[in-house]
Amino acid sequence: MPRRAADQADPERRSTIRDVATRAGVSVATVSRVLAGNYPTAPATRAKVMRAVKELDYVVNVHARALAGVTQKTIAILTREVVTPFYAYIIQGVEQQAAQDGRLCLVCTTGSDPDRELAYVKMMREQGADAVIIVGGMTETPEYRKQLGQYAQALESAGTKLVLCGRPSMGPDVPALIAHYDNEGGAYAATSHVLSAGHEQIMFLGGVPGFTTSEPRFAGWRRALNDRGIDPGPELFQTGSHGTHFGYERLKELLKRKAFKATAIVASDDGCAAGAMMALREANIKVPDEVSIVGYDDVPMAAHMWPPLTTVRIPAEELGRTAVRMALDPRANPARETILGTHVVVRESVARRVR
Amino acid sequence: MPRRAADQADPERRSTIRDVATRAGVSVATVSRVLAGNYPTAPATRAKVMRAVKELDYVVNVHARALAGVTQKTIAILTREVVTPFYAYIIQGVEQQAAQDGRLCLVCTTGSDPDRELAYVKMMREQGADAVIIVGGMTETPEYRKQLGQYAQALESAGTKLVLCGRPSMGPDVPALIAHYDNEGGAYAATSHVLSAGHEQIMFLGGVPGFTTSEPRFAGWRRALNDRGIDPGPELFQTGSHGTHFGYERLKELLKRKAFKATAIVASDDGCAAGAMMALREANIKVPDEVSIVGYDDVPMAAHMWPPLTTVRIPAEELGRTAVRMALDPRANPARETILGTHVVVRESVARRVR
DNA sequence: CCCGTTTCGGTAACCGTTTACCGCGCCGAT
DNA sequence: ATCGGCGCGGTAAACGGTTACCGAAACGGG
Repeated sequence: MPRRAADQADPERRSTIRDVATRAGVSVATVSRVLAGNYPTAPATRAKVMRAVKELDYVVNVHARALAGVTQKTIAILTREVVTPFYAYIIQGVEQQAAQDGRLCLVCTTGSDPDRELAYVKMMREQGADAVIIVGGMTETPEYRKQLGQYAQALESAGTKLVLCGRPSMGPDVPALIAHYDNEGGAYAATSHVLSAGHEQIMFLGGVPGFTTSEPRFAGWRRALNDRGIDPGPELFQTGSHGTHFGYERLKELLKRKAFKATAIVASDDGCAAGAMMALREANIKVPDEVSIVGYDDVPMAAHMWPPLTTVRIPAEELGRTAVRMALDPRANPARETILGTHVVVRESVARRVR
Repeated sequence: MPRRAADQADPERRSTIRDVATRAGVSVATVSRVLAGNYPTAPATRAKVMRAVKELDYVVNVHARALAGVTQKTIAILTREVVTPFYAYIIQGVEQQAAQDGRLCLVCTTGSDPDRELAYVKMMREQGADAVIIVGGMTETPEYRKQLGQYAQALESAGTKLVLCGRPSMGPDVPALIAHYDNEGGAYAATSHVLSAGHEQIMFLGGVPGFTTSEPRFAGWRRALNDRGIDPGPELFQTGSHGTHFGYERLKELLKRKAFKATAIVASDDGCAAGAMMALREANIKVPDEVSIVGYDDVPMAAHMWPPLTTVRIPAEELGRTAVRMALDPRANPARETILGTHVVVRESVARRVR
């Protein structure tokens, strides 16, 4: 039964550098140096050590190593959840850039609970992560701002970077790097795209007033309209929530009340656009022949809807990469705030307005 | 300038338990005990300590703590990528269960590179993670099997659990827990659903022969057919790849060659089904009136396609939760292998065959 | 008043590495 | 032959916690 044979003592114990040293007949220092490879060692010694390592199946203990000063650091990413494509892409970007820079990536979901978020921030301080990246919005109560600001300062003084990703700056009270995207510009571009197809009655559908992700989209839509001298009436500004359900229900209700007068819709998000399209289809209104529609986010689904949805692309993965680059290499990325561009990807849900 | 005032010495240094002890006028043991809260301490002492902690903004060093024996352990999840819904949901499940059990969750993407996967496994051994969960398939070269088997044994003897999630067992050579789903059963159910709508010419579209995720789906389709005494010809078995692109191209080509004879399609995945639907639409063939179609995976997109896609639901998030439960609580989950059920979610892409 | 208990706090060993510092032997240069 | 320097390896001191063990003080019962 060789399997049971473990070198006496507690068989569950990981073998340590001392075990290796004894076995190889050298000192622990030598083992450490051989393994680190940054110190001259005689080939014969090296061989002995390597053999012992193999035989004992030795692996370093990262905690001990960290204590002694060489830290394998990590990047933490705090997010509400992971399945929404926007978050998923950011996470992927973060993970990949982190890996590329030799870091491990800790992901923590916070739901929409500010307390969990705060708890994780604290935990990351204990871990000694070299960056914590908070992605997406959180409803910002004053209490939350205050706490986060406090933690942000603590992190900063501990050398841990805090990056807000896909979320605007929270002002000077919370010192953080910002990796964001041009939200307002995307809405402006989308609306302009529809405008130049000849539409004038352009509804904005979806979004929730006060939300940091919604407001800039409202603003972009409004600015594009104003730039052409159009002042949209309140009936063209339909907000309340987002997602497929909201888009469907709201449009259905408008249709039923015969209160839908627009020839085009700028939706707050692709889900909302999809919902609106379903309602239109049920009412036998052709998209894009009778009404044009553009979404926002460019989720994978957008390309597969019918008709394929024209929408605004957010460089989510790049956002994640940018966040860690800013955190890890401040000299190459000295800006405290970088805003990535958005652009409209043209598919088939917008048609020229015929009169 | 009180902010600059840091207690002499290097201002960048994290304050240690010793700093706190000095400041509070007690010993380090006392501080440790107050913080752990598992030892009787006089209220006055506790108060002094807490004040010092606050003033110095002290946080424990997890590495030191781990070295001393109290490990904050972590769960590692190794995945190809994070954005595919199947993976994203598993990750979410893992993370949430891990958090619930007080663990941190490390996610590592491996692309489809076995070497990176292996490297991460090794790294996790160094970290002393209490479980590593490998999700999804990897093309299994003998070399890879051998390596992984070796690591698996090493992990096991170190008390770290290895869980294969959403992937079948690799045999006795690689000792691992399995959290999988009934892949073959899903395909069987989907095909049966189509059969009982009166179809007999049922094509299987997509998947790659030899892949651990594809083969069971082929098998389920074939078994369902055989159970009704149907022996599908090779022209009804169209494999090669998966995803929208493949589905679209292959079906288009079949249509062009007038080689498409089926009245229903069982697709290897939802993307593939979506592609097929696009090709059908372009050929002016109505779904589901003229051909029925069912997908696999139930990605979010499936519900939003037109017509909404009937498909097989994989309990991905639950799969992730199960994986960590199995790893963390072997007494409550003694099985070395748990297979979660799949079921078909009926939407509108399958219609009764009219003759 | 004495003594056994209980309550609370300190001392110091230990966890597994890394690395500064030192010493030894050997080489080539003088 | 002597010596400076270099190549190589060992000793031991951190790193920042936890906790076994011990002792002092307080307290209550006889």
